[in-house]
Amino acid sequence: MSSPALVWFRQDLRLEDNPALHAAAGRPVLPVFVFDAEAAGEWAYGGAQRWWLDASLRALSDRLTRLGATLHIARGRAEEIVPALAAQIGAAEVHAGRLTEPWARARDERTHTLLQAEGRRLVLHTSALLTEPHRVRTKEDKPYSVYTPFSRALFALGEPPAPLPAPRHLAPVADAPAGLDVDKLGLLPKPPAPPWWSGFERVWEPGEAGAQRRLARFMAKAVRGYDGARNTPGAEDGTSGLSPHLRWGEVSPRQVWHAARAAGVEGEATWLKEIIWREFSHHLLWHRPQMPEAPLNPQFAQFPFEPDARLLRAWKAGRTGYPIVDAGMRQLWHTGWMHNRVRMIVASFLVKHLLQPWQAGARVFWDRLVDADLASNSASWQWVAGCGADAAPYFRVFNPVLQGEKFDPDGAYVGRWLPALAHVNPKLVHRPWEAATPPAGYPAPILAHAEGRDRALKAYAAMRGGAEQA
DNA sequence: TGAAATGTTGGGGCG
DNA sequence: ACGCCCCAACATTTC
Repeated sequence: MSSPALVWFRQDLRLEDNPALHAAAGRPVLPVFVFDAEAAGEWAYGGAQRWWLDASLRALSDRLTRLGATLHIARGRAEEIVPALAAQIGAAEVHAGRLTEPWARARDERTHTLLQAEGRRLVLHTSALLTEPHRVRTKEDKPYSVYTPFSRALFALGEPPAPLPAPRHLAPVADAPAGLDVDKLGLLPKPPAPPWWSGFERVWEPGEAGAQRRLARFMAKAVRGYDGARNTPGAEDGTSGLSPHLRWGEVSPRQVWHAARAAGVEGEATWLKEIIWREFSHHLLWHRPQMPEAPLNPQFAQFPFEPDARLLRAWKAGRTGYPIVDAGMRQLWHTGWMHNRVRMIVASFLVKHLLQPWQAGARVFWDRLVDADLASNSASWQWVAGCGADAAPYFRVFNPVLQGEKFDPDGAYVGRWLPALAHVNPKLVHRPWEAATPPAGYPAPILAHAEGRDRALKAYAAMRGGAEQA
């Protein structure tokens, strides 16, 4: 019998197209998951992520059991636990998918060093991305900082490899050490009654089977009209709903790429562009590890934000008085997810109208999104704030009323999340303060749009003036 | 993956 | 018939 292998699951919670698992299969396998909140520091799992992880680990554990192996679950410092387990079972290799988070890269290096000291090694596979961030370079051998040439370079690499099949059987490690039960991880805090995540399970089915069902449903019908429908938050099935499944690696970008190719319809190209935005974000995080904290455009370090706990609280609670903003924040709270068009609108409102630092918004999303991913979240907030790579020009200030009227013309979206507006005349639902009798129970605008826009543009001008003098 | 201000054009009402 | 004004529709510029 060949020597056993340890497969370290981190953010690739699937059996299909899992290169780490594929490499280890054929030998006795110990699958391991370590809940390591310490290594991530302030970017440890947010609340909604913990809800998802709890359910996804149960699904993964079930699938592995059916194939013959038992998922070993542990809690603590992974860089110590993983090498210790490898030593205990006599594994020469630890296989895992490569991660792009700066803290995870540092931890992988330390883990590899510890393993090496005992003649073992950590083998990292291309698993969560179509290609490794360091494999795509400009002609001048530099990382990309603009989306379009990056996507061209990615296409120039040709079709990604076909997905790998799941192992049909896994040989367990003899005398495998027992791990914890998922319940013992205590991923979900003691619930308030009713818990804030009580609506999540009506919307989501974490785990690989749920991911496959979503993908199949999207390919069967929605991808066809994706080009137009993706911007209509009030419609069901306008988007794929795959973001949390991709974030947790319950489905791989290679799988969705090939599924879209097979569909061969109009919306396919638009949707693949979104997948490539995800790749681009990881590319940026890999090459600019400070991205979660600091603006990529250094000029924006001088931006005169005006941190204000009251304004931030109103935005978080969905009480700004702008229906499209408030509905988005309610959808986020109740489902752990927000439509992408609405994410742009609420982010623009926080950063520009309310002059709150984008980092504050990114933290809120981090805690509340089930699909929160450090690369995509940081890159997208910087994009909206105008300080990111290939970012929207700062002066592109969304008008929350016009955006609402354009993308939610009948008010279906805002009515669903804001009961107070459910029966307001669609002509006025995005500007309820103009109604003869404004709806009871809905706040007046926290500030006038024109005033907020003006102030944002002045702040931008002040930053640029200050930078020129410097 | 904007919005608002400003500029231009052309049709129609009207004296 | 003509000039004038109004203004919608579109284009351009600016933030």
